[in-house]
Amino acid sequence: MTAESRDGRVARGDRRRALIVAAAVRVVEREGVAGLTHRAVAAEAGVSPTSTAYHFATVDDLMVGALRASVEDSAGGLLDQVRRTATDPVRALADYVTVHRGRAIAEYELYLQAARRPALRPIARQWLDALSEVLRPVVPDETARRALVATVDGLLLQSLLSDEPPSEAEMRALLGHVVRVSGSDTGPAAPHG
Amino acid sequence: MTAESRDGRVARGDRRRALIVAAAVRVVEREGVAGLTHRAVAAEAGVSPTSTAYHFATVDDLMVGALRASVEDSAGGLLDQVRRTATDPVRALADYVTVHRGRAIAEYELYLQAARRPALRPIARQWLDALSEVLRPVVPDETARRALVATVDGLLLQSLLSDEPPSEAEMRALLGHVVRVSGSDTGPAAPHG
DNA sequence: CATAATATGGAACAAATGTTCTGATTGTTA
DNA sequence: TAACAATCAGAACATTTGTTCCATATTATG
Repeated sequence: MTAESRDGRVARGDRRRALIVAAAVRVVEREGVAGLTHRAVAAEAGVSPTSTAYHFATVDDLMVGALRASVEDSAGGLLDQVRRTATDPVRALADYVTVHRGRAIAEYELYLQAARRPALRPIARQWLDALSEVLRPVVPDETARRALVATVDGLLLQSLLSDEPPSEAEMRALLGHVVRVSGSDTGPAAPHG
Repeated sequence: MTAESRDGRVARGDRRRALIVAAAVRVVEREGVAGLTHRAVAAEAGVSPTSTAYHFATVDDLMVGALRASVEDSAGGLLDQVRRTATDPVRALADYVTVHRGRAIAEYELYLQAARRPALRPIARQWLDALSEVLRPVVPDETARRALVATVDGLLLQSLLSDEPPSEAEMRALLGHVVRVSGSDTGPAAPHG
């Protein structure tokens, strides 16, 4: 859609929108969702509040844009990494919350807003689906994987609610445990952990 | 501490504090954390904003009080129910998010604020510990239980992020799965699923 | 009763916010 | 060039918020 610029004006608008969304994510990363205001985003993007209001009429719209960009970016990146480089999904997830902790917190804060804002729910579901896809290689069974997704979601959540996040080793250990027992329930156990 | 009232004035103050905290929880239940303001709580409690500001100097303090009350109430109630009436913990948890959905959402919203407010983290941990206690009967192994707690936390979270929460049956099915496989990993498998 | 401490209400203030109005600027099309 | 649409900036407005100040009421203590 935004790839070809039929109109130079809308092309510039598209660039602005992207600029604003990226700034919005950074604002959330720095100040939390409570700090996500037209003015803060405008300042972060080096743009006037009128411009953010023009492209995102309400603050809620701004939030939708930020969450969508975050999910597409992170979930997409995760999927790519696992698929293309054949990385262990568990390790990729553990990395996700440890090395990119700041962004992970921001994304999860946005993600959680879906509890009150129905507009965000489809995107939240998108995240869960992507997570499920990432984990498919290690747990093929549908029910087991749904449970595992919940576990991962819970661990990610808890890692944001603790003074110090669980170490990558701890994370891998817990996830590994679930994968092992869950996998062994749905078919022949994997030869070795 | 607040049981005996050495001083009639502080006794009245204690009652007020309790009144305010209860009102704060109701406000979060109705409007979300974003609506948790001195004025809203004061109005809900039938009290002047000065009074709420007197007992809870900042809005953050108000949040701490609300979360603490919620956790003590819910986690305590859950523990009591399981211990005293020997209810199946899994069923008790499934009930918790289905029949008391409104309150559960409010509590989780407060709970999630710990991501940005360190003052809330000890209370968040208290919730996790209580959850672990509730689940001890079904999963005695430490590591397995820690993983299960994450699963429960994830499921509760997801149930708040969906347009329609998972049915109690679905919830029980998923949790049951994890308990089964997790339990069978730590000792002799249960005779039958 | 007098004095002090605690608790409370009413009013008020500065700061921040969402949003809109008014034009100006940039790009398109005829 | 002229007419038009999309995009933007500056200023402004009403609203809401946290918090404080001042006076008053309630309770305790001497």
